[in-house]
Formats: sequence, structure tokens, C-alpha cells
Amino acid sequence: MGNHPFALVAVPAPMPEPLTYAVPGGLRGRLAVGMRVLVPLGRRRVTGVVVGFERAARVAGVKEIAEALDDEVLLEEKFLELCRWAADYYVASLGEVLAAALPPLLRTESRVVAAFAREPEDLHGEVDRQVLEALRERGPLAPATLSRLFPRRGVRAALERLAAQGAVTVGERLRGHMREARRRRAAPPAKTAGGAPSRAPVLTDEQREVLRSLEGRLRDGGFETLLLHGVTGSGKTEVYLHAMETVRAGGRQSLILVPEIALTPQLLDRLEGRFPGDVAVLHSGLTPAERWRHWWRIAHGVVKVVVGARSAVFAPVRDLGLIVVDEEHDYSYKQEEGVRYHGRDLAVVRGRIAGCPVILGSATPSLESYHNARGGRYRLLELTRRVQARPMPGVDVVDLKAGQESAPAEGLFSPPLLRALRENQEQGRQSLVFLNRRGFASFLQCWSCGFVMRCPHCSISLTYHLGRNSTFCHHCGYRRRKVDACPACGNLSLSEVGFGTERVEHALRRLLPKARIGRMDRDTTSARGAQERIFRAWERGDLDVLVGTQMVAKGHDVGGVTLVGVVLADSSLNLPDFRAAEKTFQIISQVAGRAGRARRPGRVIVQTLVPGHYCFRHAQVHDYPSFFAAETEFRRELGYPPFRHLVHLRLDGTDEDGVTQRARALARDLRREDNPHEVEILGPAPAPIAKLRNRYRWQILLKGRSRPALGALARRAVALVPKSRTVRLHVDVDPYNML
DNA sequence: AGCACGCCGACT
DNA sequence: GTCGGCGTGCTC
Repeated sequence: MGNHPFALVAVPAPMPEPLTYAVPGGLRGRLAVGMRVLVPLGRRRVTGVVVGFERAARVAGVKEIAEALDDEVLLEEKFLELCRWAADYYVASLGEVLAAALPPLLRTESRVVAAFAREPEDLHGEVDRQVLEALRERGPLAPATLSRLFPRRGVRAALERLAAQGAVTVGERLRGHMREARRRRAAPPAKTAGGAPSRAPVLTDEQREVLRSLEGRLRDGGFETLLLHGVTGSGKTEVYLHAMETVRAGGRQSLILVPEIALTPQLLDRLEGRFPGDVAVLHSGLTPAERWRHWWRIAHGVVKVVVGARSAVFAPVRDLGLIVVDEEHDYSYKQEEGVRYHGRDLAVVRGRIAGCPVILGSATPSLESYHNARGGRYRLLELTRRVQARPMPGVDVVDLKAGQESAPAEGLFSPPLLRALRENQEQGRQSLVFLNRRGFASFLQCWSCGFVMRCPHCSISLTYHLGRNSTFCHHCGYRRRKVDACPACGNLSLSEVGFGTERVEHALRRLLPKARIGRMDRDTTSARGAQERIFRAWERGDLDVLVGTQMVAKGHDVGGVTLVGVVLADSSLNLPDFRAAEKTFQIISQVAGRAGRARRPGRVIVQTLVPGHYCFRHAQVHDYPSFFAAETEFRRELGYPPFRHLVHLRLDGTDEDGVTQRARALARDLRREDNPHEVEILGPAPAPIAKLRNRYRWQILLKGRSRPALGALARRAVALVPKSRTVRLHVDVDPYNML
């Protein structure tokens, strides 16, 4: 195949199809699908990936491949198959998927810069002199940079004059710091610390049973999706580790995906302990060089275990024997920018392509996965009891409605929760207090005129943060210092409405003056290493109470925790989202799962205004199947997933009228399309967040039973919206966040 | 995405 | 009157 005169190359640009390049004579027979090449694109050169060959070019004016960047196949055919599948399913181009899958490998390798060449014969004026001086002193610079350096001085004309007499050159220049040749020869890193593997704990009967039923599949391979439904504390991780050991014994590699937030030192320690020197970690914090090192080790089979968040589903594992998706229900598996893929769903596809089993694990499976298990597409494995016969925590639901209880202390803590927090502290045990919102007050409102402080860039109210004496937009980051007078009427009557974790922390300091209280949310963990610091303090028992958002609900196992308080479960239940009940059930179950993981039994107190809601009834008795049944009923009636599928189309742009008109025209045009499979076209309507970062947003929702029909209609939408930067269309297949 | 080209408001 | 802002279109 490598002998054809033309190659199809996927390039890092949102082009619908790969581009055709001529294969120079010297490369004939040395090039194969899955190798990287350096190719000219416009006035630049970029890294592309060979994805096919052709006997004849179908377009005129093809250019030649400049250089081969690999001498063996980097991306095997099965990898490209996964990417093609993703491109098709998520309505994107192969180049876009590759850009999302391999950030450091597929990139722009040159840019246009101006550079000093030689002394000029004469200088036309002061600007010419300054530009030349800058280029001589600071080295080659992009024309745009020079314009910023000397605003309104006529840099463009100066460069033209200087170039005409040969004093400067304007042209492409390779990125200096990351020459491909160097990167290709990057030495394989030394193995990480080896040592004897740590011993596995004794398995429970249930764990043994699950592993026994998996054994044949793990040993002999073959695609199958297994849904491991195990209550919190039932030892799912231990099942993964054993399964991975079996796979390693067979000489193959395992890939384990975890939610971003769960990439904690705790899990990594455990993996490294069991597979010393054999673990590669892929996460967003790696530098390009580090990432490349890990890639190299993975692609060459040096490591047997790969762990990472969402994008690790694209790790270049060659000989896949097992894929594990831990906490498969977690929303952080959904990529919300660029190609909006779902890591768990791609993991299943990857397993099918690789011919290996895929284990999806969760205490609260997504409705989609459990539905698939019920329908026989996945095999259901269950762990119904906690390890060491620990009891499940008792869950009390407290009705916050007026008259049900005496007034909550500080407006936040009902008497039962406050009593429990005090008792727990007196007994020297740890309490976790969970609330889904950060900040001190949800918004500031004028008591005289009703004015609400809002973000000037988004259609969102500003959240008040006491510690920073400012109000913030939680969507774009806009900050405004706290003002005392109402900006509208001037009265000193701004009041703090609603509450978040910061207020909870303050209230607790007053209510439990002797307790050592910590807080873990995006505000307290933004500094590097801060999250680990808080977590370690918590783990050591240096904190009596930890207040936090979702962050505290996942992945941390601390034995001393015996009480979990959910301050207001309604904050997730009332989101404008058909998954609100599912999300609430999940978060309550997960956060409850933090309690009583050691000897002491745990207790959970959930505060809500709607205690009768079915998600509390079932969460209270840890009954996932009943929750599933109730939620399924609701989804079926309203025609939501898993019974029908969704594609979310969002248009956004700076010109409100332009976006509105484009959205209306698109909906109208889509309704004129052939629609034999009865895809419903809902909208257009302004998005729930109608403006974000100064861009106005409208949306159309496609709903239907036939995925191919939905995909086809979404592709029509892409074709119908003119390529423009003023109004952009984003396609989200299987959306999670439709705000 | 990055770059070039081309048409309108703020300054030499 | 230019300069450069940014909207538009193209890249094998």
C-alpha cells in the first residue's frame, strides 16, 4: 500500500476530509498508514497523519510531503478505526478527532515570522529603524507581535519596505523548541521505581464470584461489556486490580479510565503498589514532553497498565486485554469542548475494535448502562455487600419546609443535622458536609428596588465570595469588588441571597467553635497541590469537618468519617435537566458512600424541601434497582434517553439578531429535510444560559429513536450553517449539559 | 487553527 | 487620506 504516489493526510484543521499530498520518490514504500508526516498547509507546515493512499489525485495542485516523522507505524489501524468511528458518530472530521486524541503529536510546526537578514542600505523612517532594531535584538517575531509592539505606526508597510531591500525576511519558521527529529529520538525513560508488588487483600465471596465469572473472558479475550454494579465500599477497585493482574499474566495491557477528579494520589499509590514500575499515567497536567514520554512507553508496550481520565481512551495501547471505566456514570467522561465525545462510550467501542472485555463499574450506574445490562447487551455483575461485612450507612431525610422542623440554625442546619454534627465532633469523629454550590451567597439583591448584581458578559447573576470581598461570575470568571450601595438605586440595601460552601463553612465555625474545619471546592483547591494538602490533612485526622462540593464525594476513602450531611439536596434536583433526579440520586449515594468505611458505622443526613421525591426514597435504602425503575418510567413517558436519543445543536455569536435569525432559519430548513425516521426537531429557543462570554446562544434539540437518522440530520445542520465566525454551530451528540 | 485578503471607523 | 481593526474564505 505504501507504494502509491499519493497519500491522504489528516491535518490539524477542521477540514471535512483528509488532504491529498504527493509522496516524494524517496519516501515511496517507506510510508504507511498511521505514520506522521510534515506537510505544507497554506504558508505553514503542520504535522499530519497518513490515513490512506491513492493511485491518482482527485484534486489539482497537490503539494508534496515534506518529511516523514516516523519510521514505524505510530498509530495502528485499530486506533484509526476508533477515531473514524468517533468522527462519524460525533459529527466531526477525522482531523478534529485526531487533534482531540493526540494533543502534542499533531500540531502546527511552523508559523510565519519576520526575521533580520542583513544591514539595510537606507532606512525609510523611524518605524523602519525600530522594527529592524526589535528583530535584531529579540530574534524573529510574528508580524502581529510587531504590530502590538509599535501600535499605529505602520508596521505592515515598514516590513514590506525592509523586505523589498532584503534587510528582513518574512516567511515560515519551524518551532525551535520541539523539532520533530529530536522528539522522534526521545530516549525511552528509565523505568519508574520497581520493587515488590504489594499484597492483595483477602477477597470477599462476592468479589471472588465476580472474578470467577470473568476469568475465562480475561484469559481468552473477546469483546464483552460487563457492568459491575457494586455498592459503595464493596471493593470494586480490588476487582479491577485482580482482573488487570490476570490480563498482565497473559502478557497484555490494561487501560483504566477514572473521572478527572478521582485521579488522586490514593488510587495511583494503589496501582503503583500492585504493578511496580509498570504504570503510565495520562492526565491534563502533563507537559508535552512528559506526555510524549508516557506515550512512547505505552506504544512500545513498556508499561502494562495505563491509567488516565477521559482522553486516555485514546492512549496508544497496542495489545489491549482489558478496559476498565471506573465510576462509569460520572459526567466528567463527557468532553464538553471541541469534539464532544463520551470517554465511557468510546471505551466500549474501543473494546469492540480491540476484541477485549470492557468493565464499567459504578455504585450508581448511568441509566443508559443499566438499561443496556437489563436489555442483555451488557453482562451485569453485582457486589451487594460492603467488604468486611460493614453495614451500609443509615440515611435520614430531613424535611426543611417551614413547620416541619424548628427553624434551621444559621438558615442552614436543621436540628437533627446540627445535633449529629455536635455529637460526632464530641466523639472525635469526622464529618463530611456536602453542598453542590460554592461561594458565600448565590447572588446579591437590592432590598429596596429588586436589582440583582449580574455578569456584564453572561446572563447569570454574580456569586458573592466573602473571603475575596468580591462577586464572581462562575461561568466566565468576571470579578467585581463588593459594593455596599445598590448600583441601581443607591440604597445601602444589598442583601445576600442563597448560600454556597463558603457560607456553610462560616456558619459551622460559629456553630462548632472548637471544631477544626476545612473546605474543599474549586476556590480552595485552585493553587497547585492545594487539593492534596487538604485531602492529606483530612486523611490524617487533622480536620474534624470537611465542607465541600462534588470534590469531596469522589474517590476519597477516609476511615474516620462517620457522618455525612447534605445541606440542600434540592440544589441539584431543581436543575433544568432531565437527568436532575439521576444526578441527585448519584451524588447522594456517592457522598453517603464516604461514611462508615472503617469499623464505625456511618450515618447520612439529607436536607431537602421535597422529602417525598422518589430519588430520596430509594437512596435512603440504597436501592438502585427501584430508583432505576422509577426513573425509567419518567424517561419513557417523556421520550428521553435511554428510550430516545438526543442531539443538541447550539448556535452562538456576538450578534444577538444574527444568532436568532440563523437559529430560526436552521430549524426551518431542517424541518424541510426528508425525515423518514421521525426525528423530532424541538426549537429553536434561546439557551437556558442565553448569553455566555458575550456570545448569545440559541439551541435546537433533535430527538429520535434512530441514531443514523439523528446523525444524518445533524450532518445536514452542519452543511446548512454557513462557515462563519460570527455565528457558530456546535453539535453535541448524547448531550449531558444543555445549558 | 492560522493566514491572507478586503472593506469600514480613528489617527497621523 | 492612511492604518489597522476584524469579518470572510481557503488551506491538498
